[in-house]
Amino acid sequence: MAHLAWAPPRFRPQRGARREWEGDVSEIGYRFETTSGAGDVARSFARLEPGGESGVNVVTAGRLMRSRPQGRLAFAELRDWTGAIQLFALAALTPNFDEFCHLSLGDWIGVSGEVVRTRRGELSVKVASWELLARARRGFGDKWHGVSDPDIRYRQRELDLWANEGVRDIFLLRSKVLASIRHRLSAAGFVEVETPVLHPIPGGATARPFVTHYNALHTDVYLRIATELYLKRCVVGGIERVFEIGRTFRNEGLSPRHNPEFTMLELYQAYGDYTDMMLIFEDVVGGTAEELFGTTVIPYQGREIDLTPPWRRATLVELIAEHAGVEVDTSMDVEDLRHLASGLGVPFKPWYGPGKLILEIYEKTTEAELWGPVFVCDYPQEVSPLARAHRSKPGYVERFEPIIAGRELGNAFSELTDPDDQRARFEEQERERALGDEEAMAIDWDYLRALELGLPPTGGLGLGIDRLVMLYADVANIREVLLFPALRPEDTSPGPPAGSTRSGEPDA
RNA sequence: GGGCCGCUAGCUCAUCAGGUAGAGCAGGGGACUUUUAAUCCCAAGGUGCCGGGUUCGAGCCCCGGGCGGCCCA
Repeated sequence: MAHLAWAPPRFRPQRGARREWEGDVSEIGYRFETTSGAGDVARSFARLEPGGESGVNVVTAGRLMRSRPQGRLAFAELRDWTGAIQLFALAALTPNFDEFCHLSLGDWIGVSGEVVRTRRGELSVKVASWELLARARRGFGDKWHGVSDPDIRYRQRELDLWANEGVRDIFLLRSKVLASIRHRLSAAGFVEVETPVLHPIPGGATARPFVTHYNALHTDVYLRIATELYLKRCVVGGIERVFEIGRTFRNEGLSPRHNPEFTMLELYQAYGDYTDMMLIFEDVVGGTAEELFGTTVIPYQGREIDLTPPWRRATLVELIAEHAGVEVDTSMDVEDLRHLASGLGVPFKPWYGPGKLILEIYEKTTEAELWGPVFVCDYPQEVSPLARAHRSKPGYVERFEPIIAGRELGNAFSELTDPDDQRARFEEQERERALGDEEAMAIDWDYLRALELGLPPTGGLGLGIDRLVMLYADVANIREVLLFPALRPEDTSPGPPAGSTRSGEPDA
């Protein structure tokens, strides 16, 4: 249901109205100092026996997520980022006991009291004092089912984070994944940099960009579709091992696997080639799994993925032969390849050359079948305008994509370093653009000028962080790993949030 | 972009050959001295996503639109 976020103009103040706090809102303090997190308390007193009193006083805070007032006693659950702890209040001990019993689920409070364990064995803070830190004027969904409507979950993630078990764990995991990758790369001598998000020419990938306008320069600029070209310019500049973890934007549709803005790691290593990039994938993906889960074998959607290095290496044409049962090669006649594609039910556009046809055949027949992990190596040169020609296979480049669970996790190659060759590739792209390929690249003269200054042999890779987190978190939808995924606007004339009306609102 | 499905109280869900909507939880009032989705009593809460149409009568049938989900491109 889509319309609860913005209830007015027909908002009825009585609906869902809650008891107002007896005191004045101005009584809510400006800060509250705690001694422990709620979950930390629960963990550090795990050994206290039922009915036991620890003699230790703690101060903690969080949201009241359950409440069981029971006459002259009351039990409640206080939750914060670290976990949850039961609160145990007594009319005889707890000040403002009636008000405590009338707190609503979701209210923020700070409490202090002794850590005890109740007769029934629940570790608790016996509330000796407490104060209201914020009122929750809106509900938190069903106590048992939470909020399951994906529309509400994604639009009001702040609610989802409280109402649904496991959601915050995914984002905690995401944070740990990023930290692990950073320290791994740092340990290997890589320097993290930040390159421009606004590009005069969108480059480094084949994708349609978002366009925006730079008022001061009276010119349109593009949100980056890759960080690649700037990062290689960093290598030209002598930052021999460089990486960036950054948001990238591609102007394409939404799907369970695509969000228009996503996070990508790109990395470049001077003096290396694509085989070095394979080692980095194995280290980053396998090593991070080992660090987070203590194992390189992880479950995914009911199956297992074994991330233990080394991963299988196979060429694109080998895998097509395995899965589609056809032999293809970039030296084949276009007509023959079109025939093969048609026979396999693979659609194609008239401007596709042999390389693009082979790639399409691979993507439609083979990629989804690869559980992996497997490095799919040696792509047709035609579809890889930034990769260096294969040292021994004409028509191919030294490029691979690591495939896990039927999806590409990234992309890597021995970088094209020769400015003349690069210029020729760009010009080829321009021809394809003229033929109707809206994703084809434009010539980037700044980049060519950089190459003329000299780029040593370099290996580079890109890795989709969102997809990696999806693997680790065992979720199938990219929205589960994005705090605020892209959604269509739900209302063209938004009113104020319900309940946000000011002092005049008769709320009880 | 195409196909299928969904949208009913704040949340999770019911209801029916088309006859004017109901429960649990949350929220309000009350009872209760060791609870664990506490329990019990009372009262309140609805533009049935939006807009048209058919009909004596539409939440339900038809058309258009919106948002979401899944699949395909």
